[in-house]
Amino acid sequence: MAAIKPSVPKGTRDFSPVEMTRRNYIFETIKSVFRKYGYQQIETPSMENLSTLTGKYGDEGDKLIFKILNSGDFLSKADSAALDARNSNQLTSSISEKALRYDLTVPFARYVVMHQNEITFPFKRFQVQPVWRADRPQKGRYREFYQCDADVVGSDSLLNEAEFILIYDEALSTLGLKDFTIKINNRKILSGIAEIIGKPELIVDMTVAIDKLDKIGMDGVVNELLSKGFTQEDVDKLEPIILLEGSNYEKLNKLRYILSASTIGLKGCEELETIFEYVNRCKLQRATVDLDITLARGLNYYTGAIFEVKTNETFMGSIGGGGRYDDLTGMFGLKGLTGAGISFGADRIYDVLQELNLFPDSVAQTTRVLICCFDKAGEEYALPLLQQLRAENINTELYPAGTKIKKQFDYANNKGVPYVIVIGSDEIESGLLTFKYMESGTQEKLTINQVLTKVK
RNA sequence: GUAGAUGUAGCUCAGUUGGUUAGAGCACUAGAUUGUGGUUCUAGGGGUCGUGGGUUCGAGCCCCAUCAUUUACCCCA
Repeated sequence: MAAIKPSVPKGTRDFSPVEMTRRNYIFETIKSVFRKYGYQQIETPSMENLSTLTGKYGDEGDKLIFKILNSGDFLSKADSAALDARNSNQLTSSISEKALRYDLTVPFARYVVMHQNEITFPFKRFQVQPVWRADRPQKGRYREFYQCDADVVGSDSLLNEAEFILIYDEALSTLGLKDFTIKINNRKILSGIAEIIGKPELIVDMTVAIDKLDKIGMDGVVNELLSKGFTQEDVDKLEPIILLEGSNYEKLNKLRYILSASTIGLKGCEELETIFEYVNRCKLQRATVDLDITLARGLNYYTGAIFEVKTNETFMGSIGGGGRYDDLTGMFGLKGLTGAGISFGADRIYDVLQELNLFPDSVAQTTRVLICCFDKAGEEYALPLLQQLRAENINTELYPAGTKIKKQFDYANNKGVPYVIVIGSDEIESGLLTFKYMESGTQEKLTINQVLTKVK
Protein backbone atom coordinates (compact mmCIF):
# COMPACT_ATOMS: atom_id res chain seq x y z
CA MET A 1 0.00 0.00 0.00
CA ALA A 2 1.36 3.35 -1.00
CA ALA A 3 2.11 5.71 1.85
CA ILE A 4 -0.38 8.55 1.96
CA LYS A 5 0.67 11.99 3.00
CA PRO A 6 -0.71 12.49 6.49
CA SER A 7 -3.02 15.43 6.93
CA VAL A 8 -6.11 16.51 8.85
CA PRO A 9 -9.33 17.76 7.24
CA LYS A 10 -9.18 21.45 6.54
CA GLY A 11 -10.35 23.66 9.34
CA THR A 12 -9.39 21.05 11.96
CA ARG A 13 -6.28 20.92 14.12
CA ASP A 14 -4.18 18.68 16.32
CA PHE A 15 -3.51 19.95 19.81
CA SER A 16 -0.04 19.17 21.12
CA PRO A 17 0.87 19.04 24.83
CA VAL A 18 1.76 22.74 25.09
CA GLU A 19 -1.44 23.75 23.35
CA MET A 20 -3.53 21.41 25.48
CA THR A 21 -2.07 22.90 28.64
CA ARG A 22 -3.03 26.34 27.45
CA ARG A 23 -6.46 25.30 26.21
CA ASN A 24 -7.20 23.62 29.51
CA TYR A 25 -6.18 26.81 31.27
CA ILE A 26 -8.77 28.73 29.24
CA PHE A 27 -11.47 26.09 29.72
CA GLU A 28 -10.82 25.79 33.45
CA THR A 29 -10.92 29.55 33.94
CA ILE A 30 -14.23 29.89 32.14
CA LYS A 31 -15.74 26.81 33.76
CA SER A 32 -14.83 27.92 37.25
CA VAL A 33 -16.53 31.27 36.64
CA PHE A 34 -19.63 29.48 35.37
CA ARG A 35 -19.68 27.33 38.50
CA LYS A 36 -19.21 30.37 40.67
CA TYR A 37 -22.43 31.80 39.25
CA GLY A 38 -24.38 28.62 39.90
CA TYR A 39 -24.25 26.93 36.51
CA GLN A 40 -23.96 23.13 36.31
CA GLN A 41 -22.23 21.17 33.58
CA ILE A 42 -23.91 18.83 31.10
CA GLU A 43 -22.79 17.17 27.90
CA THR A 44 -24.78 16.08 24.88
CA PRO A 45 -23.79 13.71 22.04
CA SER A 46 -21.56 14.90 19.21
CA MET A 47 -24.26 13.86 16.78
CA GLU A 48 -27.93 14.71 16.85
CA ASN A 49 -30.78 13.57 14.69
CA LEU A 50 -30.61 15.68 11.58
CA SER A 51 -34.23 16.71 12.06
CA THR A 52 -33.32 18.19 15.45
CA LEU A 53 -30.91 20.60 13.81
CA THR A 54 -32.41 21.54 10.45
CA GLY A 55 -34.48 24.67 10.26
CA LYS A 56 -32.97 26.21 13.40
CA TYR A 57 -30.17 28.22 11.85
CA GLY A 58 -31.75 29.59 8.68
CA ASP A 59 -31.10 28.43 5.13
CA GLU A 60 -27.45 29.41 5.25
CA GLY A 61 -27.00 27.60 8.53
CA ASP A 62 -28.60 24.41 7.24
CA LYS A 63 -26.03 24.26 4.47
CA LEU A 64 -23.24 24.42 7.03
CA ILE A 65 -24.40 21.40 9.03
CA PHE A 66 -22.13 18.37 8.66
CA LYS A 67 -24.38 15.46 7.76
CA ILE A 68 -23.49 11.88 8.54
CA LEU A 69 -24.08 9.29 5.84
CA ASN A 70 -26.35 6.45 6.97
CA SER A 71 -24.58 3.18 7.72
CA GLY A 72 -25.04 0.10 5.61
CA ASP A 73 -26.57 0.03 2.19
CA PHE A 74 -27.84 3.58 2.31
CA LEU A 75 -28.29 3.86 -1.43
CA SER A 76 -30.93 1.16 -1.61
CA LYS A 77 -33.16 3.27 0.60
CA ALA A 78 -32.36 6.53 -1.17
CA ASP A 79 -35.06 8.63 -2.74
CA SER A 80 -34.73 7.42 -6.33
CA ALA A 81 -36.45 10.42 -7.84
CA ALA A 82 -34.00 12.78 -6.13
CA LEU A 83 -31.12 10.51 -7.05
CA ASP A 84 -32.08 10.44 -10.72
CA ALA A 85 -32.51 14.20 -10.71
CA ARG A 86 -29.11 14.62 -9.01
CA ASN A 87 -30.94 16.76 -6.44
CA SER A 88 -28.62 16.75 -3.42
CA ASN A 89 -30.88 18.75 -1.14
CA GLN A 90 -33.81 16.46 -1.67
CA LEU A 91 -31.64 13.36 -1.48
CA THR A 92 -30.12 14.30 1.87
CA SER A 93 -33.06 13.33 4.06
CA SER A 94 -33.19 9.82 2.60
CA ILE A 95 -29.48 9.03 3.00
CA SER A 96 -28.61 10.92 6.20
CA GLU A 97 -30.50 10.93 9.44
CA LYS A 98 -27.74 12.12 11.78
CA ALA A 99 -25.56 15.21 11.84
CA LEU A 100 -22.76 16.73 13.92
CA ARG A 101 -23.94 19.42 16.28
CA TYR A 102 -23.73 22.94 14.89
CA ASP A 103 -23.92 24.74 18.22
CA LEU A 104 -24.67 23.93 21.85
CA THR A 105 -27.89 25.89 22.22
CA VAL A 106 -30.21 23.79 20.07
CA PRO A 107 -29.02 20.48 21.56
CA PHE A 108 -29.57 22.07 24.97
CA ALA A 109 -33.13 23.01 24.02
CA ARG A 110 -33.66 19.41 22.95
CA TYR A 111 -32.17 18.26 26.26
CA VAL A 112 -34.44 20.52 28.30
CA VAL A 113 -37.56 19.23 26.58
CA MET A 114 -36.52 15.60 26.98
CA HIS A 115 -35.60 16.00 30.64
CA GLN A 116 -38.22 18.57 31.65
CA ASN A 117 -39.62 16.36 34.38
CA GLU A 118 -36.30 15.93 36.17
CA ILE A 119 -35.16 19.55 35.87
CA THR A 120 -35.74 22.16 38.56
CA PHE A 121 -36.35 25.55 36.98
CA PRO A 122 -34.80 27.98 36.59
CA PHE A 123 -32.18 25.61 35.20
CA LYS A 124 -28.69 27.03 34.80
CA ARG A 125 -26.39 24.82 32.77
CA PHE A 126 -23.01 25.16 31.16
CA GLN A 127 -21.51 23.06 28.43
CA VAL A 128 -18.02 22.98 26.95
CA GLN A 129 -17.84 20.84 23.83
CA PRO A 130 -16.76 21.03 20.20
CA VAL A 131 -19.16 22.03 17.44
CA TRP A 132 -18.76 21.58 13.70
CA ARG A 133 -19.54 23.83 10.77
CA ALA A 134 -18.98 23.01 7.12
CA ASP A 135 -17.91 26.45 6.01
CA ARG A 136 -14.70 27.75 4.50
CA PRO A 137 -12.07 28.16 7.16
CA GLN A 138 -10.14 31.41 7.43
CA LYS A 139 -8.41 33.43 10.11
CA GLY A 140 -10.07 32.66 13.43
CA ARG A 141 -12.59 30.35 11.77
CA TYR A 142 -12.39 26.61 12.02
CA ARG A 143 -14.62 23.74 10.96
CA GLU A 144 -14.24 22.14 14.37
CA PHE A 145 -14.12 24.46 17.35
CA TYR A 146 -15.14 24.58 20.99
CA GLN A 147 -17.91 26.61 22.47
CA CYS A 148 -18.28 27.33 26.16
CA ASP A 149 -21.93 28.03 26.73
CA ALA A 150 -23.87 29.05 29.81
CA ASP A 151 -27.64 29.24 29.51
CA VAL A 152 -30.52 29.64 31.92
CA VAL A 153 -34.02 28.48 31.07
CA GLY A 154 -37.21 29.17 32.95
CA SER A 155 -36.38 32.62 34.27
CA ASP A 156 -37.38 35.84 32.57
CA SER A 157 -35.54 38.00 35.10
CA LEU A 158 -33.15 40.51 33.59
CA LEU A 159 -30.84 39.71 36.47
CA ASN A 160 -29.65 36.84 34.29
CA GLU A 161 -28.61 39.23 31.51
CA ALA A 162 -26.82 41.41 34.05
CA GLU A 163 -24.99 38.38 35.40
CA PHE A 164 -23.88 37.43 31.89
CA ILE A 165 -22.08 40.75 31.73
CA LEU A 166 -20.44 39.98 35.07
CA ILE A 167 -19.45 36.52 33.86
CA TYR A 168 -17.84 37.91 30.71
CA ASP A 169 -16.05 40.54 32.75
CA GLU A 170 -14.75 38.13 35.35
CA ALA A 171 -13.68 35.35 32.98
CA LEU A 172 -11.94 37.54 30.42
CA SER A 173 -10.30 39.75 33.05
CA THR A 174 -9.01 36.64 34.81
CA LEU A 175 -7.53 35.46 31.52
CA GLY A 176 -5.56 38.68 31.37
CA LEU A 177 -7.45 40.70 28.77
CA LYS A 178 -7.20 44.37 29.64
CA ASP A 179 -9.46 46.10 27.17
CA PHE A 180 -12.57 44.50 25.78
CA THR A 181 -16.10 45.62 25.01
CA ILE A 182 -19.32 43.84 25.80
CA LYS A 183 -21.74 45.16 23.21
CA ILE A 184 -25.37 44.92 24.08
CA ASN A 185 -28.51 45.56 22.11
CA ASN A 186 -32.11 44.41 22.23
CA ARG A 187 -34.07 42.69 19.55
CA LYS A 188 -37.18 44.61 20.60
CA ILE A 189 -35.43 47.88 19.83
CA LEU A 190 -34.60 46.59 16.37
CA SER A 191 -38.22 45.54 15.93
CA GLY A 192 -39.28 48.99 17.09
CA ILE A 193 -37.03 50.67 14.55
CA ALA A 194 -38.40 48.53 11.73
CA GLU A 195 -41.87 49.40 12.95
CA ILE A 196 -41.20 53.15 13.00
CA ILE A 197 -39.90 53.01 9.45
CA GLY A 198 -43.00 51.09 8.48
CA LYS A 199 -41.16 48.02 7.21
CA PRO A 200 -41.55 45.47 10.03
CA GLU A 201 -41.46 42.63 7.51
CA LEU A 202 -37.94 43.63 6.46
CA ILE A 203 -36.46 43.50 9.96
CA VAL A 204 -34.09 40.65 9.11
CA ASP A 205 -32.69 42.40 6.03
CA MET A 206 -32.41 45.60 8.03
CA THR A 207 -30.50 44.03 10.88
CA VAL A 208 -28.19 42.07 8.59
CA ALA A 209 -27.33 45.27 6.76
CA ILE A 210 -26.72 47.56 9.74
CA ASP A 211 -24.77 44.83 11.52
CA LYS A 212 -22.06 45.40 8.92
CA LEU A 213 -21.63 49.10 9.68
CA ASP A 214 -18.15 48.87 11.13
CA LYS A 215 -17.05 46.64 8.26
CA ILE A 216 -18.46 48.27 5.14
CA GLY A 217 -19.24 51.77 6.42
CA MET A 218 -22.39 53.82 6.11
CA ASP A 219 -22.28 53.93 2.31
CA GLY A 220 -22.11 50.15 2.10
CA VAL A 221 -24.99 49.81 4.52
CA VAL A 222 -27.11 52.27 2.56
CA ASN A 223 -26.45 50.42 -0.68
CA GLU A 224 -27.40 47.12 0.86
CA LEU A 225 -30.58 48.59 2.36
CA LEU A 226 -31.63 50.08 -0.96
CA SER A 227 -31.03 46.77 -2.72
CA LYS A 228 -33.19 44.95 -0.17
CA GLY A 229 -36.28 47.03 -0.77
CA PHE A 230 -35.85 50.05 1.46
CA THR A 231 -36.53 53.48 -0.03
CA GLN A 232 -34.30 56.52 0.24
CA GLU A 233 -36.87 57.93 2.65
CA ASP A 234 -36.51 54.87 4.90
CA VAL A 235 -32.75 55.21 4.81
CA ASP A 236 -32.97 58.87 5.78
CA LYS A 237 -34.98 57.89 8.83
CA LEU A 238 -32.66 55.02 9.69
CA GLU A 239 -29.35 56.78 9.33
CA PRO A 240 -29.55 59.07 12.39
CA ILE A 241 -30.68 56.12 14.50
CA ILE A 242 -27.76 53.98 13.42
CA LEU A 243 -25.30 56.79 14.05
CA LEU A 244 -26.51 57.59 17.58
CA GLU A 245 -23.67 58.58 19.87
CA GLY A 246 -23.09 59.32 23.52
CA SER A 247 -23.09 57.36 26.75
CA ASN A 248 -25.35 54.35 27.09
CA TYR A 249 -27.93 56.43 28.98
CA GLU A 250 -27.82 59.23 26.41
CA LYS A 251 -28.38 56.74 23.62
CA LEU A 252 -31.19 55.14 25.58
CA ASN A 253 -32.93 58.50 26.09
CA LYS A 254 -32.67 59.38 22.41
CA LEU A 255 -34.00 55.97 21.48
CA ARG A 256 -36.96 56.36 23.80
CA TYR A 257 -37.81 59.61 21.98
CA ILE A 258 -37.37 58.04 18.53
CA LEU A 259 -39.34 54.94 19.45
CA SER A 260 -42.11 56.72 21.38
CA ALA A 261 -44.69 55.41 18.92
CA SER A 262 -43.53 51.81 19.21
CA THR A 263 -44.68 49.81 22.22
CA ILE A 264 -42.24 47.01 21.55
CA GLY A 265 -39.37 49.43 20.98
CA LEU A 266 -40.01 51.12 24.32
CA LYS A 267 -40.14 47.72 26.00
CA GLY A 268 -36.67 47.04 24.64
CA CYS A 269 -35.38 50.33 26.05
CA GLU A 270 -36.88 49.52 29.43
CA GLU A 271 -35.21 46.11 29.48
CA LEU A 272 -31.84 47.59 28.68
CA GLU A 273 -32.21 50.21 31.38
CA THR A 274 -33.01 47.54 33.96
CA ILE A 275 -29.91 45.59 32.92
CA PHE A 276 -27.75 48.71 33.18
CA GLU A 277 -29.14 49.41 36.64
CA TYR A 278 -28.21 45.94 37.83
CA VAL A 279 -24.73 46.19 36.37
CA ASN A 280 -24.15 49.65 37.82
CA ARG A 281 -24.58 48.22 41.30
CA CYS A 282 -21.65 45.93 40.64
CA LYS A 283 -18.06 46.77 39.95
CA LEU A 284 -16.74 45.59 36.61
CA GLN A 285 -13.05 44.73 36.34
CA ARG A 286 -11.93 45.44 32.79
CA ALA A 287 -15.02 45.33 30.59
CA THR A 288 -16.60 48.26 28.80
CA VAL A 289 -20.33 47.87 28.28
CA ASP A 290 -21.55 49.57 25.12
CA LEU A 291 -25.10 49.89 23.83
CA ASP A 292 -24.71 49.27 20.10
CA ILE A 293 -27.79 49.67 17.93
CA THR A 294 -26.05 48.05 14.98
CA LEU A 295 -25.47 44.81 16.85
CA ALA A 296 -27.85 42.26 15.38
CA ARG A 297 -26.12 38.86 15.13
CA GLY A 298 -27.32 36.33 12.67
CA LEU A 299 -29.36 34.09 14.85
CA ASN A 300 -32.98 34.94 14.42
CA TYR A 301 -34.22 33.22 17.51
CA TYR A 302 -33.11 36.05 19.80
CA THR A 303 -36.08 38.01 21.16
CA GLY A 304 -34.61 40.26 23.86
CA ALA A 305 -31.09 41.22 24.82
CA ILE A 306 -28.28 40.49 22.38
CA PHE A 307 -24.62 40.32 23.42
CA GLU A 308 -21.36 40.30 21.58
CA VAL A 309 -17.86 40.58 23.02
CA LYS A 310 -14.86 41.98 21.21
CA THR A 311 -11.32 42.55 22.33
CA ASN A 312 -9.92 45.98 21.57
CA GLU A 313 -6.31 44.88 21.89
CA THR A 314 -6.09 43.05 18.58
CA PHE A 315 -8.14 42.55 15.47
CA MET A 316 -10.24 39.46 15.85
CA GLY A 317 -13.89 38.74 15.20
CA SER A 318 -16.12 38.39 18.21
CA ILE A 319 -14.85 36.18 21.04
CA GLY A 320 -18.28 35.61 22.51
CA GLY A 321 -21.94 36.26 22.05
CA GLY A 322 -25.38 35.44 23.27
CA GLY A 323 -28.80 36.70 24.04
CA ARG A 324 -32.34 35.91 25.11
CA TYR A 325 -34.63 33.65 23.15
CA ASP A 326 -38.21 33.43 24.37
CA ASP A 327 -39.34 30.29 22.67
CA LEU A 328 -36.48 28.01 21.75
CA THR A 329 -38.03 24.89 23.22
CA GLY A 330 -41.30 25.59 21.42
CA MET A 331 -39.91 23.85 18.36
CA PHE A 332 -39.68 20.68 20.40
CA GLY A 333 -43.18 21.02 21.79
CA LEU A 334 -42.52 22.76 25.09
CA LYS A 335 -44.13 26.18 24.95
CA GLY A 336 -43.71 29.19 27.15
CA LEU A 337 -40.22 28.49 28.43
CA THR A 338 -37.86 31.43 28.13
CA GLY A 339 -34.12 31.11 27.92
CA ALA A 340 -31.03 33.26 27.75
CA GLY A 341 -27.44 32.37 27.29
CA ILE A 342 -23.92 33.34 26.34
CA SER A 343 -21.04 31.63 24.65
CA PHE A 344 -17.27 32.01 24.76
CA GLY A 345 -15.33 31.23 21.60
CA ALA A 346 -12.43 29.40 23.23
CA ASP A 347 -10.40 28.95 20.03
CA ARG A 348 -10.46 32.63 19.27
CA ILE A 349 -9.65 33.49 22.87
CA TYR A 350 -6.65 31.17 22.49
CA ASP A 351 -5.49 33.05 19.41
CA VAL A 352 -5.93 36.37 21.19
CA LEU A 353 -4.01 35.29 24.31
CA GLN A 354 -1.29 33.88 22.09
CA GLU A 355 -1.00 37.08 20.08
CA LEU A 356 -0.91 39.23 23.22
CA ASN A 357 1.48 36.84 24.94
CA LEU A 358 -0.84 36.45 27.91
CA PHE A 359 -0.35 32.77 28.73
CA PRO A 360 1.27 32.41 32.15
CA ASP A 361 4.54 30.45 32.15
CA SER A 362 3.45 28.56 35.20
CA VAL A 363 0.83 26.68 33.25
CA ALA A 364 3.49 24.22 32.12
CA GLN A 365 2.52 20.87 33.59
CA THR A 366 5.18 18.28 33.12
CA THR A 367 7.23 15.67 34.84
CA ARG A 368 9.02 17.02 37.91
CA VAL A 369 11.53 14.25 38.47
CA LEU A 370 13.07 11.85 35.96
CA ILE A 371 14.89 8.80 37.27
CA CYS A 372 17.70 7.66 34.97
CA CYS A 373 19.53 4.37 35.26
CA PHE A 374 22.04 2.37 33.25
CA ASP A 375 20.90 -1.19 33.51
CA LYS A 376 18.36 -3.65 34.80
CA ALA A 377 19.77 -3.47 38.35
CA GLY A 378 19.27 0.28 38.43
CA GLU A 379 15.77 -0.06 37.09
CA GLU A 380 14.86 -2.53 39.83
CA TYR A 381 16.43 -0.35 42.50
CA ALA A 382 14.52 2.66 41.15
CA LEU A 383 11.03 1.20 41.19
CA PRO A 384 10.34 1.53 44.95
CA LEU A 385 11.79 5.08 44.86
CA LEU A 386 9.50 5.89 41.97
CA GLN A 387 6.52 4.74 44.02
CA GLN A 388 7.68 6.80 46.99
CA LEU A 389 7.88 9.98 44.94
CA ARG A 390 4.52 9.37 43.32
CA ALA A 391 2.98 8.69 46.73
CA GLU A 392 3.95 12.26 47.59
CA ASN A 393 2.07 13.43 44.48
CA ILE A 394 5.24 14.33 42.64
CA ASN A 395 5.03 13.77 38.87
CA THR A 396 7.81 11.26 38.36
CA GLU A 397 8.88 8.93 35.60
CA LEU A 398 11.51 6.26 35.22
CA TYR A 399 13.37 6.21 31.92
CA PRO A 400 13.55 2.60 30.72
CA ALA A 401 17.10 1.24 31.11
CA GLY A 402 19.26 0.47 28.12
CA THR A 403 19.50 3.94 26.65
CA LYS A 404 22.59 6.09 26.81
CA ILE A 405 22.55 8.52 29.69
CA LYS A 406 23.04 11.34 27.21
CA LYS A 407 19.76 10.51 25.50
CA GLN A 408 18.03 10.37 28.85
CA PHE A 409 19.22 13.86 29.72
CA ASP A 410 18.14 15.07 26.31
CA TYR A 411 14.72 13.70 27.05
CA ALA A 412 14.55 15.50 30.39
CA ASN A 413 15.78 18.67 28.80
CA ASN A 414 13.32 18.69 25.93
CA LYS A 415 10.48 17.94 28.26
CA GLY A 416 11.44 20.66 30.70
CA VAL A 417 11.96 18.28 33.61
CA PRO A 418 13.74 20.24 36.38
CA TYR A 419 15.24 17.37 38.44
CA VAL A 420 16.95 14.13 37.48
CA ILE A 421 18.04 11.26 39.70
CA VAL A 422 20.85 9.07 38.37
CA ILE A 423 21.14 5.51 39.63
CA GLY A 424 24.17 3.39 38.84
CA SER A 425 26.24 0.84 40.74
CA ASP A 426 27.77 3.50 43.04
CA GLU A 427 24.37 4.74 44.07
CA ILE A 428 22.97 1.28 44.67
CA GLU A 429 25.97 0.39 46.85
CA SER A 430 25.95 3.58 48.94
CA GLY A 431 22.23 4.33 48.99
CA LEU A 432 23.08 7.91 48.12
CA LEU A 433 21.34 9.07 44.94
CA THR A 434 22.89 11.43 42.44
CA PHE A 435 20.44 14.32 42.34
CA LYS A 436 20.90 16.75 39.48
CA TYR A 437 19.44 20.20 38.90
CA MET A 438 18.97 20.38 35.17
CA GLU A 439 18.98 24.14 34.87
CA SER A 440 22.29 24.77 36.64
CA GLY A 441 23.85 21.41 35.88
CA THR A 442 24.97 20.99 39.49
CA GLN A 443 24.42 17.75 41.34
CA GLU A 444 24.73 16.33 44.82
CA LYS A 445 24.49 13.01 46.64
CA LEU A 446 21.29 12.69 48.62
CA THR A 447 19.20 10.03 50.34
CA ILE A 448 15.70 9.46 49.04
CA ASN A 449 14.28 11.32 52.05
CA GLN A 450 16.45 14.33 51.32
CA VAL A 451 15.30 14.21 47.70
CA LEU A 452 11.68 14.19 48.83
CA THR A 453 12.13 17.34 50.90
CA LYS A 454 13.95 19.06 48.01
CA VAL A 455 11.31 18.49 45.37
CA LYS A 456 8.18 18.91 47.44
C1' G B 1 -21.07 29.18 -3.89
C1' U B 2 -17.55 34.03 -5.63
C1' A B 3 -12.49 36.29 -5.98
C1' G B 4 -7.16 36.65 -4.99
C1' A B 5 -2.49 34.53 -3.09
C1' U B 6 0.73 30.40 -2.26
C1' G B 7 2.57 25.09 -3.22
C1' U B 8 10.72 23.56 -3.00
C1' A B 9 13.75 18.47 2.90
C1' G B 10 9.94 16.39 8.88
C1' C B 11 9.22 22.21 9.98
C1' U B 12 10.20 27.59 8.44
C1' C B 13 11.77 29.38 3.99
C1' A B 14 15.91 31.13 0.02
C1' G B 15 16.57 29.91 -5.13
C1' U B 16 18.80 36.24 -9.76
C1' U B 17 16.61 37.48 -17.49
C1' G B 18 15.14 30.06 -18.01
C1' G B 19 21.55 27.39 -17.80
C1' U B 20 25.11 22.25 -15.99
C1' U B 21 25.22 18.46 -9.48
C1' A B 22 18.44 22.54 -6.00
C1' G B 23 20.40 25.38 -0.90
C1' A B 24 20.11 27.52 4.41
C1' G B 25 18.29 27.45 9.44
C1' C B 26 15.77 24.33 12.82
C1' A B 27 14.87 19.16 13.78
C1' C B 28 16.92 14.12 13.39
C1' U B 29 21.30 10.35 13.51
C1' A B 30 26.45 9.47 14.72
C1' G B 31 31.16 11.07 16.61
C1' A B 32 34.53 14.52 19.59
C1' U B 33 32.81 12.71 25.37
C1' U B 34 31.95 3.98 27.04
C1' G B 35 28.41 7.78 34.08
C1' U B 36 26.32 13.81 32.44
C1' G B 37 22.16 17.13 28.93
C1' G B 38 21.03 22.20 27.58
C1' U B 39 26.55 25.65 24.85
C1' U B 40 30.53 24.24 20.88
C1' C B 41 32.82 21.52 16.71
C1' U B 42 32.73 17.57 12.83
C1' A B 43 30.22 14.20 9.73
C1' G B 44 25.70 12.00 7.91
C1' G B 45 20.76 10.74 6.29
C1' G B 46 17.00 12.87 4.04
C1' G B 47 13.81 16.13 -2.42
C1' U B 48 9.39 12.80 -8.28
C1' C B 49 10.60 21.22 -6.65
C1' G B 50 1.92 19.47 -5.36
C1' U B 51 0.23 16.61 -9.91
C1' G B 52 -0.43 16.22 -15.35
C1' G B 53 0.52 18.33 -19.92
C1' G B 54 2.87 22.27 -23.06
C1' U B 55 6.85 25.89 -24.86
C1' U B 56 12.34 25.30 -25.16
C1' C B 57 18.67 22.70 -26.99
C1' G B 58 17.58 23.18 -21.67
C1' A B 59 12.05 24.45 -16.79
C1' G B 60 12.05 24.84 -9.49
C1' C B 61 11.50 29.47 -12.66
C1' C B 62 7.43 30.68 -18.53
C1' C B 63 2.15 28.88 -20.37
C1' C B 64 -2.38 25.72 -19.64
C1' A B 65 -5.07 22.37 -16.69
C1' U B 66 -5.85 20.04 -12.11
C1' C B 67 -5.48 19.21 -6.88
C1' A B 68 -4.21 21.13 -2.13
C1' U B 69 -3.44 25.05 1.29
C1' U B 70 -4.59 29.96 2.61
C1' U B 71 -6.84 35.07 2.67
C1' A B 72 -11.19 37.92 1.68
C1' C B 73 -16.64 37.99 0.36
C1' C B 74 -21.61 35.54 1.75
C1' C B 75 -22.43 33.77 6.61
C1' C B 76 -20.59 33.12 11.36
C1' A B 77 -17.52 31.81 17.27
